[in-house]
Amino acid sequence: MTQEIKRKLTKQKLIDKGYKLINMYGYHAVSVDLIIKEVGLTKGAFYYHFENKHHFVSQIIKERIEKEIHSEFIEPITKRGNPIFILGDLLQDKLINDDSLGQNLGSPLTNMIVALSYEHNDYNLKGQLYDILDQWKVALISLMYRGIEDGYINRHINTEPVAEFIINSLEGVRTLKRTTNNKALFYNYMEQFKNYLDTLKPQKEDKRYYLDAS
Amino acid sequence: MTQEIKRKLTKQKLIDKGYKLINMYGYHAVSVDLIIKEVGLTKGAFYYHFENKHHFVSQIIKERIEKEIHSEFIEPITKRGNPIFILGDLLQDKLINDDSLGQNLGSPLTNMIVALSYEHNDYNLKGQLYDILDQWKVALISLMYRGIEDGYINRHINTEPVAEFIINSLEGVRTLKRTTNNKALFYNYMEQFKNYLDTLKPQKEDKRYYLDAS
DNA sequence: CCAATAACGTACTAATCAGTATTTTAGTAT
DNA sequence: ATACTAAAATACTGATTAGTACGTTATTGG
Repeated sequence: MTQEIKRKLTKQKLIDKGYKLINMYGYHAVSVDLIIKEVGLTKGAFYYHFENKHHFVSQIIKERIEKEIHSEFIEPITKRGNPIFILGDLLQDKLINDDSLGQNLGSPLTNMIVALSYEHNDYNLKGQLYDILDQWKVALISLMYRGIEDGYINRHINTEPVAEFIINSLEGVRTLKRTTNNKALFYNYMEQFKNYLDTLKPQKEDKRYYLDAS
Repeated sequence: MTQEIKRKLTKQKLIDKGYKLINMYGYHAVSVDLIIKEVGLTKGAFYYHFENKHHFVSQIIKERIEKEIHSEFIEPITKRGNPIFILGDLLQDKLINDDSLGQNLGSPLTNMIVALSYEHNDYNLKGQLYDILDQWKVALISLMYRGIEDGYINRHINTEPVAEFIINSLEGVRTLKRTTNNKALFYNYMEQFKNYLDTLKPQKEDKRYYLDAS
């Protein structure tokens, strides 16, 4: 039992450190030697837990990036309510209120996509990343449908383009944040993002089916 | 004179091939050896024209990426007219009508930002990339101001956040296009992008200063 | 035509890379 | 305690990396 805990701890330490370094400097710029040096382990440990470097980054995507997208961007929108408020509050929380490190490191998902989407490997890394995007998209589409049902969202919107647009713009601003540490980029984004969300509201003619038109 | 032409041609061949390879696979994944092999030259040629690899990519940014942004996204919006139509037509042209190669390679600018923004070097690569974004932003802001003057754009918009949002969303969708060759991503983006642009139109109350309210 | 030099080609280096073979240590089960 | 095995350390390999030193060729100005 002690052994199993220590094993998982070692593996997790490698994944965590690898994730940090690769997210900052990129997959090809971070060597296995650097990772094990930073963790204080050796090649033996690394290649005991992972078949090779591609398998390692595949695990990083699965254990860190996919779970982060789920906990930070999918789980919080898997509920009922006004999607315009839910999304506005969520991004406010992630971009403005969160002062943790990594605000200038872009989006880990996009970082991986740029580094790995044309990489030859045995682990379908590109497919892994695509699937994460797809799950995110599905969650947003579901949110929109619930919003339509509850009268918060215009019945005539195309949910898929809307979902994609939200993801595109968010991944875009996070990525371009890498060039500057000016937080105004996020503030300005929030302002326009909310303007965009307002385009999803029901038209006045539709709205009166649910609420009184102002 | 003949010598000067050949020299510039050689340098240009290295830059062009390097740009293609680096844009596809990334800066760290593309070696100098690969580039010279693809061009059919040698180390002597490469290091005659460039001090080192960082200087090389610095030249690529200056000679190719910056000029591409100017010719493709800045010059076309440096004119009078309705910004909503100008931008809509421009993106329609770049994302939908253009069937040239490289639609799945993302945005060269973003690709470089992801690969180089945390790279230690003597050429201020990060600053170079930031400046390109800034020039683009300035051009969009100018477009908006002209649009306001001519009554096409709401006087109360904040031009900087609008300009940034346009860049963010466009760079985002181009980057995520790397995960799929489904052109619908661009179609869907166009749809929502136009919806967003419509939020910039004058309010009815403002509009009547210039045109009759419908 | 002839030095001078520009524009490369060739051959190398030291460092680093991913990955492997083997040994050593630590923990487990009986 | 001992046999067994899991987990990690050590020491290595061949390939690749960016970069250099120097030789060769081609072009230029005089």
